[in-house]
Amino acid sequence: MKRTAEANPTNPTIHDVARRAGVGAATVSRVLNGSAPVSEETRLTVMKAIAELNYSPSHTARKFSLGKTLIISILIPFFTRPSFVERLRGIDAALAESEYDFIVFNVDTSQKRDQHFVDVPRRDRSDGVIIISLPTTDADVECFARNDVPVVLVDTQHTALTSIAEDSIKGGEDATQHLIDLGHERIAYVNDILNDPLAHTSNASRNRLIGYRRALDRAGIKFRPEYHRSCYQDRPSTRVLGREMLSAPNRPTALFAASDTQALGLLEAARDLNIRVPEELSIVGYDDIELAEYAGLTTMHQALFESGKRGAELMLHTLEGSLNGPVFEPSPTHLVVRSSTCPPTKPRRQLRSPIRK
Amino acid sequence: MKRTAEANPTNPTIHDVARRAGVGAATVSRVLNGSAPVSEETRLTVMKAIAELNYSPSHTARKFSLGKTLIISILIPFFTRPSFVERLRGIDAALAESEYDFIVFNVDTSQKRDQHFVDVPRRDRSDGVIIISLPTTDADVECFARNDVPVVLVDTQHTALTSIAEDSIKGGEDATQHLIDLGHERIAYVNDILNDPLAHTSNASRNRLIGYRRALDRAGIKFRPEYHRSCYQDRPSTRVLGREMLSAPNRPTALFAASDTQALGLLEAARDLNIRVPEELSIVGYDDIELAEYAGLTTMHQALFESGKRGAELMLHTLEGSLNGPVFEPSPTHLVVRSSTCPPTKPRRQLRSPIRK
DNA sequence: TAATACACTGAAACCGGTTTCAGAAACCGG
DNA sequence: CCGGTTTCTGAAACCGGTTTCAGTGTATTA
Repeated sequence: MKRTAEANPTNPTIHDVARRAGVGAATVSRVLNGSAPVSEETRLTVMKAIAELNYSPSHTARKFSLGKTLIISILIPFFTRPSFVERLRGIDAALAESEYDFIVFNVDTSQKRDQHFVDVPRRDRSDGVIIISLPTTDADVECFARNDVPVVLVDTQHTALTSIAEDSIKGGEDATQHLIDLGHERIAYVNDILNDPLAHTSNASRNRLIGYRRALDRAGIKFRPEYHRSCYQDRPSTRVLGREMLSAPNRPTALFAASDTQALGLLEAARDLNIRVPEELSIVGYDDIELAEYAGLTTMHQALFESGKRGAELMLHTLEGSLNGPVFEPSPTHLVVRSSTCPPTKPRRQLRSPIRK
Repeated sequence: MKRTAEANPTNPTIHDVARRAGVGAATVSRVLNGSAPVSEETRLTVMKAIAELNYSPSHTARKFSLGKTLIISILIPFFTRPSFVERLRGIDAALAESEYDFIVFNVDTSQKRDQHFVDVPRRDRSDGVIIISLPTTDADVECFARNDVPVVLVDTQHTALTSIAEDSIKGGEDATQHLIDLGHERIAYVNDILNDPLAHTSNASRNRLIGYRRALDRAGIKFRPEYHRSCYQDRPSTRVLGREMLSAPNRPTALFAASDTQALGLLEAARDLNIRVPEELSIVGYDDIELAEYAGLTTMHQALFESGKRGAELMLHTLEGSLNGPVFEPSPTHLVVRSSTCPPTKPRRQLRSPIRK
């Protein structure tokens, strides 16, 4: 508790430095920030005083004086998905060299959404807000404008805001095309409930559906409504749905799921029915979650780190004024082919193996 | 860009409110903070003025005036493990009701460690620091003390600092005891390189070894040095080690790994050698990562959310002065039994199945 | 009734930087 | 050598809150 005599009870201020160097506080500030010319001689004197006092300027006072917070807020659901961490890591990489820190706000319930979407985007809280994987409404946009706080969206879109998102249509198209290229024709698409207002994924799912249909169209394969199914986005629900789909007559030879979680549910359904993957059934997922690699799932991989990094970069550009209007940047995706897809076997091989148990 | 006439170009300040209410700024402050008695009549007048101006006090100015940052810094490696998010979520839960925000700093390289361990724990940056899963040296502790910034450790320990960590000794003991209870006697323990200074896990691994030996001792089972092996903490390395161990004469009937990652490597090794799990080989992991559930791995589960939450709570107590000296709190663990463990088969069943391919 | 305690209030100081402003000194071209 | 620019500098204003301090008026107590 007790300090030694020479230790200062409080940190030195810019005035202490100024006094010791025999200059004004303004000059010390100029030396620190290079905001105005200072003679070399004075500069050295000041530097010396700074070193002797082991002075470092107060973050808080500086922020206050500048009228900035030097903070960028991140609104993101704290989901256990690797995408969360990867995007954050990208943001960290982009912001590390800047003078901005970032604060992460957890938005994993609609209650927190309501709270954070009005609390966080205030000028006195942060200089900018990056919103990740959360749908943004017109009302939100208006609120942001009213507070005059710049916003960048990552993994969502809004025409009035700078956004970075994967091209879900193209992603859905590419995934489907992969199956078509392998020779599949009976390709089903499974996604989550499309009209759930709380599901942030439903918009992407809708777009993937568009891509799916586009790929079918181009290949001259007719879209069958019974091959497009929806259920809650968890493994057990999808497993049940999968069993139903795969037990029906004329079952598909390939399944495309709007998420890896659902793809894994389908994989389990196939296992339940003793349908071999990929020989009898190809499955493509979406997201490339950690489990996907373990399960050998062919899936669509997003550039997660890059999207976070790019989002933060766009925010920095906005803050320094070099970016004017809202911009949309697509973030790249690519298919990771693993062992859950292969060409379909001939129809005559479809004889059921003797039913067990 | 252009604002409507009645909209204020700048946010109203406490003085605007004071003027409108016909009181002093100090009174407005007192109304806002309840820091001193204010007559009900005055209070209502002030509240009315606040509402009319849609005033909200500047966070930055408040922090500056209070001489606090109202920020708690978190030092944590941005690993893709679920433990990362779960702990963060616990911290978020504890801090949500407080007036503190938290800033997360990524420490996933030794370079960043060096940087953040001296940069972040400064009074002008944050009021307190929570360090997660990162070993802390005496030099670090001295640095924290010099800056007079409170620190709480989660998932690590230091006698001079308040810490929350699982009891690794007990965890290792419980995991081993589970195998002993099942009837195993030839139980091996696999961990990462114990003397790697960068590995934050090696300390825990050492403690689990102590627990492992303690359980063996109590059961009267002699410790065999060849049953304690180390290798790098990744799946491929452990897989190689596992193959070696399982090919040796008198191979163990049960393996206890210091992490799930290593346990999964061992699982793969068993698969490579056509050794059935759990019939011919029981495997216990540690951490209960997401993959563990999928792989059906019996493993030791830590209360991740709770440890983060508790850590943040202890930090709050420290900041409000109700917690004095350093405290150590163990965080609870429990074994999750899945399908990778069962009683050992009789030795005569050890006949190898015909070697394939 | 006088002395004292208490509730309530506003002016002003304060936190520690940045920036404006005006002045001094040096430098320049004609 | 002189007017005009440029370079360098310190005093002071400023950012927007909180807190101290010195009061006022009212209630309580002796």
